[in-house]
Amino acid sequence: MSSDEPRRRGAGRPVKRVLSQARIVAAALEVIQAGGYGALTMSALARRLEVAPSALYNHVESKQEVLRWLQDFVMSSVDTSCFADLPWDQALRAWARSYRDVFARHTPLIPVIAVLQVSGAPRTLAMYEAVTQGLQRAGWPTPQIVPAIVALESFIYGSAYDAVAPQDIFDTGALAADSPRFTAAVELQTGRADGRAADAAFEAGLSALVTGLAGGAGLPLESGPA
Amino acid sequence: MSSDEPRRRGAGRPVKRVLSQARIVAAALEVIQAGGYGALTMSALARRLEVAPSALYNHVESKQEVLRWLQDFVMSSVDTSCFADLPWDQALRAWARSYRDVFARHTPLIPVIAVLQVSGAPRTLAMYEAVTQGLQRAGWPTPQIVPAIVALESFIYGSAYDAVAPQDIFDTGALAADSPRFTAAVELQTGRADGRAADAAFEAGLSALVTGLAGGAGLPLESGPA
DNA sequence: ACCTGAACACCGTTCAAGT
DNA sequence: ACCTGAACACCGTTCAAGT
Repeated sequence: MSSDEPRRRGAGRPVKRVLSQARIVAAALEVIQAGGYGALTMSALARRLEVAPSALYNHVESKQEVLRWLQDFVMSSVDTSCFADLPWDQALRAWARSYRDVFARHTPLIPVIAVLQVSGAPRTLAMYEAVTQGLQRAGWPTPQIVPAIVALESFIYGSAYDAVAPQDIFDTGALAADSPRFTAAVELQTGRADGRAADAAFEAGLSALVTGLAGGAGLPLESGPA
Repeated sequence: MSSDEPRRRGAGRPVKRVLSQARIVAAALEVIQAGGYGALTMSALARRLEVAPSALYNHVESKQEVLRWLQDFVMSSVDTSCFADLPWDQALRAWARSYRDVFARHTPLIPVIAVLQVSGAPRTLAMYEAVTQGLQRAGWPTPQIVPAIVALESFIYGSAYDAVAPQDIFDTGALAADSPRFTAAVELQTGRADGRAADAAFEAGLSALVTGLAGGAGLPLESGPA
């Protein structure tokens, strides 16, 4: 993640800069870290790499490709080690929480994933492989695994958006009189002092999905309902 | 949806054009219809309204506001009549399917919803009110309703992306050897001649969520598992 | 009150010219 | 093989000047 380049041993001049995929992704993450996704422009990226914007195009097809690389890199920080440590249903929950938390910090990548070919995303693929292995080891029938992953992912992406939404989204304001039932239901929610409403909805949905998908796969839960 | 304006009765000259929210939304939908969301620029919108781009800013704060208006308009085509006709669990499924199908055609609006204040979105609010009423009438405890809606919505938004993703997203290609288990699981899926894999995952997840959320709310299903 | 045309400060991307 | 600088074809938005 450092932006200075070491000199090659014994060489009299600086090593030629090679804009590898790894360096470009690292620079992109620094730009995002400093200014958010709005700050991630090809110019800003080039500046961080101390290069002219046009030079980037010798190493990258398009900004979209940078986003695809970012997506795959970010995916590698989703935790799959839980499948080695925990009963499968707890592991699935832990994986889903980690997955949501990671992409809540990278929501602009979510539309990228939706179109991303896994054949170009080795880390993403490694994650799928780990989850598949975890579920197979737990006795899940293979034909149910992909639909289960897809359903969980859909829920996770939507929940990642929800996690970063303003808390007062459901304030009905001047329209409260037109939606008395919903307004009352929302007020019950905002009264909760514990944690955020988004987290409660995520946990409720996650439990429902894990239980329901396992039931559809003909499996009892290993550690009972949460 | 027509773009020509009637003359006011008895008036000697054309009615002054008023760029109402309704006309702007209609024009935006025409632009999207013709060229997709990539074609929706302020210039294109102005052209469709036969006005200079700068004129739009007398009626709209920003392009983001246009998107918010669009979002609310599009939301009104989500079906909630099912709550009047069907047992609540079937109604919830029918609503969710309609919701997903609508936003699969409008995925660029999904990030807009995530930040949209319902107080400025009357049709969206009306939808929430209808769902709330439907669930209350079925005996759902009020405190469970908002989390259930949020969880279902998260799943629906993610599934909308999934519904428009290329079918071969999971082709592992040259990386197949690195992910043998997942590759095999995906092949079982693509072998299915019936419908699209995204639909199977959506239905599996939807059943799991409806069943699980109802269970969490202490309710049995009205019409048995699907 | 609402329009136009010019201008501004950006974008991503291309390409000839260099080394 | 890879860089630079200039240029291109856009964006969304602002604003003085009009009616």
